[in-house]
Amino acid sequence: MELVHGKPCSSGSATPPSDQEDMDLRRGPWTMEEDFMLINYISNHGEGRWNSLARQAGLKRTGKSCRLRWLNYLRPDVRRGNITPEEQLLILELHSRWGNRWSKIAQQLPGRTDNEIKNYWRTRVQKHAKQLQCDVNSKQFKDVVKYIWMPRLLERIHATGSSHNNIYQYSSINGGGGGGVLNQGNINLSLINGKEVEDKGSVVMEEEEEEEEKEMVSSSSSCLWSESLLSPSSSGCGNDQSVLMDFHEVERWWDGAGHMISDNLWNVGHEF
DNA sequence: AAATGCGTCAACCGCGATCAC
DNA sequence: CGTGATCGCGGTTGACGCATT
Repeated sequence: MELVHGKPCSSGSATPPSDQEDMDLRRGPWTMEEDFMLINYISNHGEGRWNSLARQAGLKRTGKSCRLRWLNYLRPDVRRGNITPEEQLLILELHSRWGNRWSKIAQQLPGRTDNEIKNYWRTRVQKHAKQLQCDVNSKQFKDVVKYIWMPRLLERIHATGSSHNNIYQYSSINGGGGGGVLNQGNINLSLINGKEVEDKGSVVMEEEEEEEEKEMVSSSSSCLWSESLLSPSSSGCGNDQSVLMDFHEVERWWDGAGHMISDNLWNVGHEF
């Protein structure tokens, strides 16, 4: 499909193209030939300076379009395929902390792009929120994610015995931080992604991020899972009582909402 | 077989941040 | 310091394929 639009393409280019260039600018899906041209150029000259890159590579695309194509599709380290349960879990957790900071979340999932994660969130997670007839940002939905979906994902990850890939590792921990959801045992998912991993469940963050974290979470602890997932109480780890009370609240609501949920909706991990 | 609905995801857009001169 | 160029992010759109009617 040739999509050569006559209208101005404002994206990215602060230097207005001439009328002739403007007419020639392509939009829409990339062809194999264009992909090849872009890969070839970048392998020889490197990336960056996207507008001039687009011109010099002979591509009738905006620099912005080239950048997007490279980052989201052509880069050699782009991971493709289904989002694994480990990745789902990480996305849910990180989104609960950072909100729609897709690029920041993507940084924690090697090979995944912000676009992919954003699409995943919109198509899968928001769909389920819709089925539950609640807003994706509502406390109800967040609680369901926290106390039902994430534990189930953890269960499934634990049950399969090993990670689908070597990006994440998880381990069972005894005691320490976190009261454990439903007393089903404490599973700690630790980030690898080039960062250090600790046995006790804390993600060791880079200094800069740690500072930011201190601002975001009133607690000075960086114990990610024990604080924000396993224990709903921000006052500390291991408050079993508050875990159970919170869970039962969710459970009651859940029972009430059961009629609107299809049987297979909660086949978490297979199709979230 | 055709029409319609729906989910997915690549690509686009606007805008604020950052960089370079 | 001001200004234009470029980058990067998040929101949105639309094409495509599959399922259902």
